[in-house]
Amino acid sequence: VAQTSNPRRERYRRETREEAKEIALAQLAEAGIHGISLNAIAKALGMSGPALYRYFDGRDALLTELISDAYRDLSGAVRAGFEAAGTDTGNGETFRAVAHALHGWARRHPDRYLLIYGTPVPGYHAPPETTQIAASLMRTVLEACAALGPSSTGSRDALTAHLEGSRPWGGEPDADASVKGLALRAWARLHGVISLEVQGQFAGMGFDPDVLFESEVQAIVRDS
Amino acid sequence: VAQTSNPRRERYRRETREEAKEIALAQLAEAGIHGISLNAIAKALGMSGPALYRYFDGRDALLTELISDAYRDLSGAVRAGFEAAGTDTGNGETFRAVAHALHGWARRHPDRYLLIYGTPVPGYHAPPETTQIAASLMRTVLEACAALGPSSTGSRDALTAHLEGSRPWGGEPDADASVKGLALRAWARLHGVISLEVQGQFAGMGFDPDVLFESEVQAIVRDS
DNA sequence: TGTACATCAGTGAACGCGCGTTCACTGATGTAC
DNA sequence: TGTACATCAGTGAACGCGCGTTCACTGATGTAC
Repeated sequence: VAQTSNPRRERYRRETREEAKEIALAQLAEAGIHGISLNAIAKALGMSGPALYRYFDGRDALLTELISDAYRDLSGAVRAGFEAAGTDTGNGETFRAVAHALHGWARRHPDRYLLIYGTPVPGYHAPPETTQIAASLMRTVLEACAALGPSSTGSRDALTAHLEGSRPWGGEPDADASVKGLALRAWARLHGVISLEVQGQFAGMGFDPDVLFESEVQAIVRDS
Repeated sequence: VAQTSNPRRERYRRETREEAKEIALAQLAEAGIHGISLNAIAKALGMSGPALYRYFDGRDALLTELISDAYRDLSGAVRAGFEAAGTDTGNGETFRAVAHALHGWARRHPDRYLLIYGTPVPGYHAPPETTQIAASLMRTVLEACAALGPSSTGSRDALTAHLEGSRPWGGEPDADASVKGLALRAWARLHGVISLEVQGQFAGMGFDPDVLFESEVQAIVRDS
């Protein structure tokens, strides 16, 4: 993929790449990951297939970029929720803000959420960059859980004991094992609702997923 | 797809169909849903592509059958766990048995679990049969949750109120709204851990998912 | 101001590939008389 | 026991399709002198 130092050309390049990715996301929404096709994107952009190779190294590179973008975007949205939360008055405001940021992002971008947390494509290897984004997202979750205060019921349970001495998750310095346990359980719990909701598994059951999500968030805060 | 009344031929038909499905599942494991190919299956069976049309109406029919089979299998495994559980002594034995049956099945058949609960393929419509299987699985979960006894903390929460008067989930007679709430939350919670585990999202975090799952099961029983 | 050159976005033809699916057929097996 | 017929699993050729990717190229734009 080529480079330019000309500012006008550079800007045009950026815009075209952006537009291509948007079309790719539309294809993702409409036909799944397999529906993302370089040739079809090029046609939608009004250019011929091979022209896209000026902008992306190939299909895999584009896919990788979509995943990284989504992950970074999600992590950023959650972080923003964390930082926008007011001071914690003991009611778990920070955690609630983080949970709702996560949920809100997933609802706004269901396909991109599944790009990150959906069925993995066998044989596809996430770029090393991904690990770092995952860590920074985990860091935010850990901090939000730490803000829930020292846990009451679960502080010395088997999970905490098991996590004692495990490797750091969100970079240094590492969090307490009890906080890690709390974060892990909270993450899985939130993901459980979000995943089922985003995949449409609640269809036809006649209830509002928001109520379920809110109920889970409250339970997590209460149980901490 | 043809029919026969000859018992020898019928048996051979059944075996070939079974073998074809096994190959399809191997392809699913190795290359994802898109990796399932009629031609490749036929070749693996030692026959030519079109020959498979004697056994399946086409690729979509095969896929549908794989999904139905998996769903039925999972539902059966969970039901078996339910029925194998001893009498409940107030420690949630029945629920624990159901939870572990679900988890065990998912671990044994990760790809098939994702066939049911993974990223949906846009445009693909599940057969009507699926609804019924989902209902019977839900019925087992509802019964397992009913066995947890009247809920303490969550009996009159917002979720229960919201579910009051919603349509029946597991056939008639319908369960209590509080039991439905319990079941919904338990389901989402178990799925959260299983889904992350099966998709490999815990890779590199250096802990045993079983411990997390067990911790969640205990928490569900405790909180009920 | 004008000319020579470099950059690089985009084209069009071509490649090999595997896919699902159809069609007319062959040939073995089983059945009825 | 032998012959005529029906069933049906499997074949091979062919269809149209869209895919990712390569290659040599054209032609517009920008730059250096």
